[in-house]
Amino acid sequence: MSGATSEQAVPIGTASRLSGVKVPTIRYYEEIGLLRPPARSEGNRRHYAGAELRRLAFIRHARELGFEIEAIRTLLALQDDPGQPCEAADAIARARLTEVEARIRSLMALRQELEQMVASGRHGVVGECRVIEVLADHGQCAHPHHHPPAVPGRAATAGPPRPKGRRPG
Amino acid sequence: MSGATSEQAVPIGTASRLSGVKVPTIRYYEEIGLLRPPARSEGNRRHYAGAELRRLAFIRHARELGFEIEAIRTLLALQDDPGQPCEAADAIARARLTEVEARIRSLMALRQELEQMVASGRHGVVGECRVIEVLADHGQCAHPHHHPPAVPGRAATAGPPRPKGRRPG
DNA sequence: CTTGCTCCTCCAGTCGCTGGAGGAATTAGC
DNA sequence: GCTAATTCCTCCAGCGACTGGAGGAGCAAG
Ligand SMILES: [Zn+2]
Ligand SMILES: [Zn+2]
Ligand SMILES: [Zn+2]
Ligand SMILES: [Zn+2]
Repeated sequence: MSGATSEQAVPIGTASRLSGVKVPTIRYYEEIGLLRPPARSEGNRRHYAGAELRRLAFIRHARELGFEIEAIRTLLALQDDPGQPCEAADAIARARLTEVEARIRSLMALRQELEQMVASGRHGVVGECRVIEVLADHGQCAHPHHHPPAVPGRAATAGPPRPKGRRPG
Repeated sequence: MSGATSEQAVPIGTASRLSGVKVPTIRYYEEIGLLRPPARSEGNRRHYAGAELRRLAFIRHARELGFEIEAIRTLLALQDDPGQPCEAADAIARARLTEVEARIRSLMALRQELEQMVASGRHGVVGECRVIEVLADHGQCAHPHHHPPAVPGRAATAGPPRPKGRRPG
């Protein structure tokens, strides 16, 4: 038996090396239904061939660009159905771009604050340390990297919007 | 009794509004030992006065600048001991600055890729969508936002370094 | 005295993995 | 053929930094 007709199928370790996705992560993607369960060998080992390897590379690439798992799920579903209009895919990418832009702006403000903390030459004792000083008093910050934390007397209606989960890259 | 000698102590909800830190988060900070357990009222409610409120504002500010909990723990310990040299505090801030700079560079590369995906005018059908196309093939990316995912033939020795946990702001 | 708010504790869930335990199967070398 | 090393399997707990719900107690106003 076993005529080796298809593109050669590789075990999970090789798929991991080829894609740059760790072995447990590949299994995790299968578990959450992002990757279809691949064929198994006699000894119950997963074997990945062309299509699945391409899917895995797609996922990896999308993750590197910071797309969430749910977004990738949608993108993969779209990819499987090439006749559909691609509005949804474009919207996902545009939304990600908007997020990235916002994040960059935010980080640039942070960078400036941090630079001013560390760049002010002389430090020596904690009691006179600019780092500690600024952290203790946001008033010393040049830019409002956040809306001020409701100084005594008034109360903000809502907490600051904080993103969930981590983002690669 | 109760001559109201100290700065007026407030319950947790007010502390939350004053600091911008959510109530469960304040309790969480206490649980992990970042905030000292405050005095309690007769009815077992937490009451926060000046020192603790200042500590809370410090934590909030540091979190907004993206310092990790462990770093904040160190910074708070330093703050409590103003005679010590502030090298440790400065090092923490410089390390954070370096991280932020790296992150900005990385996000700017991502931004460029995403811009090229979405900006190429005409999309219509998934089969011809540039978003899907680029995701399926990193070779179409202008810049190597990562070292290439080991194209068939060679294997990378280590997976890509990915940061853990989330970062605000 | 009832209504409605705040507070309490405990605990499970979020996101996207990561890694260990304990065992089976395959491969390499002799 | 036999052993040793490696790879694979499943299951499950843990990470960081919260977030929020359940179920109940306290407390101030109408
Ligand atoms: Zn200093
Ligand atoms: Zn600030
Ligand atoms: Zn498109
Ligand atoms: Zn790419």
